[in-house]
Amino acid sequence: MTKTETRRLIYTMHAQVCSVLSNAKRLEIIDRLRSGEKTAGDLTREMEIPKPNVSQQLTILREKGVLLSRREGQHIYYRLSFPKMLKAYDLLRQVLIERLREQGNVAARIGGKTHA
Amino acid sequence: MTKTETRRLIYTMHAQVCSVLSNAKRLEIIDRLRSGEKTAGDLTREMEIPKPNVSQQLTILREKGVLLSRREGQHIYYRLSFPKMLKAYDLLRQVLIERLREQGNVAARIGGKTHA
DNA sequence: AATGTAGTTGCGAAATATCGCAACTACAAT
DNA sequence: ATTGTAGTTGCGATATTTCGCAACTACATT
Repeated sequence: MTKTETRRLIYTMHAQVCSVLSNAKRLEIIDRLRSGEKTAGDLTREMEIPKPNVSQQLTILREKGVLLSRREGQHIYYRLSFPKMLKAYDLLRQVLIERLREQGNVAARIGGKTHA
Repeated sequence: MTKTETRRLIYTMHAQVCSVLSNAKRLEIIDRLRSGEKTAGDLTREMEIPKPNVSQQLTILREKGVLLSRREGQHIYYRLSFPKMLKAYDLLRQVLIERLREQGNVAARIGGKTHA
């Protein structure tokens, strides 16, 4: 493997890590798990989207190491696992807020929760 | 607009911010601009990819507020503008590094169900 | 005006991501 | 074994992203 190929591979893997945060439903799941572990059913009810979709996103989040899961009888509980990922989440939300604020958009105020 | 719609809109915008970092070439451009401003031509030569592609990525990065540009004669110089975006970049790279470190034995985990 | 260099834009094909739906597995209780 | 609840998986249609290429604009020099 050439030096250029290696460099590209690293950036590609880096991009794959970042892409975990580039989906609205995954972001919402991460947000809802801040308060503690939840099951796929809990999230399905809260988010009001089809269960298979929740399950698909949970699978991605677990594979990427963002979530951990533990089974207890019929239920599988998911929880956050990667503090740095959450810090990145919060930083990127701050970027959004700042961008909205710059644009004079009112919606910026809704975005609390970012550990001011 | 309902409460649910607003919530979804915020997460969607948040995801759009994150998606800036989910492309290998954009990440490489960001990295190469740490050392100071550069032109599209500089980046084209360094990265060895077609000039239009570099230009397209630069446009996305500038529109998303990650880069600023300034014209000087024939040349347009690009530079980093958003410190928080760069912090998020670095955090996510650390996540990658930690993940790679954890899996010295990648092959062992592949195919193994978490809840057998 | 003509030429050259720097950079951008538009288009379309290929690759990738999203998500609904049906069918499936896993565990528990009857 | 059957039923019920929790959760996952596979498939396919749609939407989005990526990226090469040709054509274009912008500035400078001759």
